[in-house]
Amino acid sequence: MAGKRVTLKDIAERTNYTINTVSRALKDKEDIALETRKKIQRLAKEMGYIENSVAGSLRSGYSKTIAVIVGDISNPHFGIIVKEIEKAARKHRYTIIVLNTEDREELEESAIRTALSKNVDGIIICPSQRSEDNIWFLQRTGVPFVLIGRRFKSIPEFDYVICDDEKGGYLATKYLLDTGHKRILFLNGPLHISSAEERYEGYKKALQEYGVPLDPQLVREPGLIQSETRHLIRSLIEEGVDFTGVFAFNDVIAWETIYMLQKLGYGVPKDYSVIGFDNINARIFSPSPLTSISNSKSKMSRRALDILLKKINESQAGKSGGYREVVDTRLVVRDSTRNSH
Amino acid sequence: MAGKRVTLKDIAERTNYTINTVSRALKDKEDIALETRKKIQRLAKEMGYIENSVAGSLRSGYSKTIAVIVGDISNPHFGIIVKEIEKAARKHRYTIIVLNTEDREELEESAIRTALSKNVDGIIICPSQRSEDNIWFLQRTGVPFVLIGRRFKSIPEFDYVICDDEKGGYLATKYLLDTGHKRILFLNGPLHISSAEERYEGYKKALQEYGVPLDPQLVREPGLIQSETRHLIRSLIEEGVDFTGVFAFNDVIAWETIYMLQKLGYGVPKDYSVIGFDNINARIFSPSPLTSISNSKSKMSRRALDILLKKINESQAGKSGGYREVVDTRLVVRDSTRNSH
DNA sequence: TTGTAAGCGTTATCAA
DNA sequence: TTGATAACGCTTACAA
Repeated sequence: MAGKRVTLKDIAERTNYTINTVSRALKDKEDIALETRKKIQRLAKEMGYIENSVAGSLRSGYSKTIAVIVGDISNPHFGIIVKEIEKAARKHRYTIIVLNTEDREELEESAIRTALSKNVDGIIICPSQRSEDNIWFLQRTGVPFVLIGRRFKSIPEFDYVICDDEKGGYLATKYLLDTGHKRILFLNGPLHISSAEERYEGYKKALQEYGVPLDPQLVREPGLIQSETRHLIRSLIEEGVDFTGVFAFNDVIAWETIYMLQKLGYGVPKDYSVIGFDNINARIFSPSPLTSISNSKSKMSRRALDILLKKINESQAGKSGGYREVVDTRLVVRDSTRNSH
Repeated sequence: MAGKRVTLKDIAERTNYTINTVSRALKDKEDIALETRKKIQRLAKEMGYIENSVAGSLRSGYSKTIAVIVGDISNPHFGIIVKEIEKAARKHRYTIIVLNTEDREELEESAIRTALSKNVDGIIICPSQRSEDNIWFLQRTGVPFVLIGRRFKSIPEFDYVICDDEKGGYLATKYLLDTGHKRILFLNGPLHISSAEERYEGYKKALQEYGVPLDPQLVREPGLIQSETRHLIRSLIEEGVDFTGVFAFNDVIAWETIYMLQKLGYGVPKDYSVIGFDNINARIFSPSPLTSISNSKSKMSRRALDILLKKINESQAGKSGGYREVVDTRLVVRDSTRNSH
């Protein structure tokens, strides 16, 4: 099949220019005569030339590629983020590599190594936060990166773009309290994740403001990748744990909660009010629309990319860093909650 | 920040071995003394060596990378497929690059070019099918590829893995007919996509079997990327178009349909029965579970990858091709349909 | 078991 | 405006 791939050399031989001239003509450089450029470009097209950017990047030192490293690409939240980053990157003629970590530390490390070994110009990563090690490692390499969605609050070296998780947690809890719920089950993500920890802060703050005591029994962590939400809800109900409101770490967990509550014969919002996080219904119009906390994924994605590109350019010059961005969150009320006053 | 990146040369200098020996030691080749290997590997780790696979692939001719090109990564269907391909690829120590086409022909072409320019060893692509050109172009390059989810039935050169779309369309329609629906709205994808066309065949076949005349008014194409499902449903209802069953091209469209029907005051499945396609509820347990056609995404993904790897290996040898795989579909009944007899 | 030499396809640099 | 040469970091082939 397929003859060997056409290279600059082939074009050079056919045109009697040098490889160098051909290279610059194809890059449309001004210092090559317009006519020469046209001629070479035409022939290149005719011969089916495809740039070998691998070879180019070996020489030039940059690849016009960035890596996007997330926990679970099949979670619509990350799906949307990846799509938005890709779209924004394309405008700047960057390509993205997507790597999945399943929020596992070893896979995260190997994802970072893979990205680096492919000479990416920068990395946008939603860190597993099982430890700081992988990110310190990344930091030491000097390759520009930006955290997205999670941060290390105490480490100023790690630039990030997150949403206002504490406010989100606060707004969700406050809304449930305002609508008459006192026993609010919080199905949180694992606490080593900053977003989980900060949403928890918001949860506690709201409870405190309303003088509702914190019941540790109502704070649970069903897991993000392999969710045990359904089992958890079932056993909570069977054990007769008392709650009427649910605040879930993300919409997927909220959906599962509603799914199981309905399966057990309860109505949402009739018997339980449920709030999610991520506002996926803004993109996917599903039945039984979910009350949720909206974090602008397109804004987060675009900001993360902008910052990354800035860091990439600055790092050629000299210093960089100090980017800390918190995108606003707000409550979007839909049909999974109701006023029980 | 960051000192310059460590290369084989640096390690060679520190150990007084040659670059070549270091290279082979790090690849753990048997022809290097075990002791030497250990010593070099230890030092490499100590010095923070990260392989430059770009340089390696330039020389070796393969990159251990495959490209996955899809229309919309934020659609959970593709999110799941990408995740499954990534997982399977990782086992074979392959990395994936993900590229979005938005089902647009120009973006598809540039996605293919980007993939090729990065020297991927192979491509798994869900073609936009706006024309055959891009795939013929890909074919001519000689780079191994496999279509996933869509096929060109009349072009035997293009290997594919799809699900049994016709059967899926047939099963969905038959089920609606069996449960008493005669007026079945088919919200299809655009007909230039093989899956849409073949599901339509199934739809027609079932109608025919049951002696129900085909009403063109009931066959619509709300669009896949920018879905106009909600507007469409609203206007159909307002125009008083008569139907009681809906078969949607995918679950996202089905969800939107139910969303809008409910918004207009109708019940699902009380007033309308709705069937989707993709069976996303097998992964995401959402409230109001959707009756859907199941196509095993993990099986499709794994088969596509297996075939691709086979083609990659065979293409080094000589011939390859002739892979045509149809994964079975089946009906999964949930709560969005009911027997109206 | 290790070393030497060449080369992958580009781009950078400097000379003409 | 174009050409000659070297170099990017690695792997291959072969020699020692």
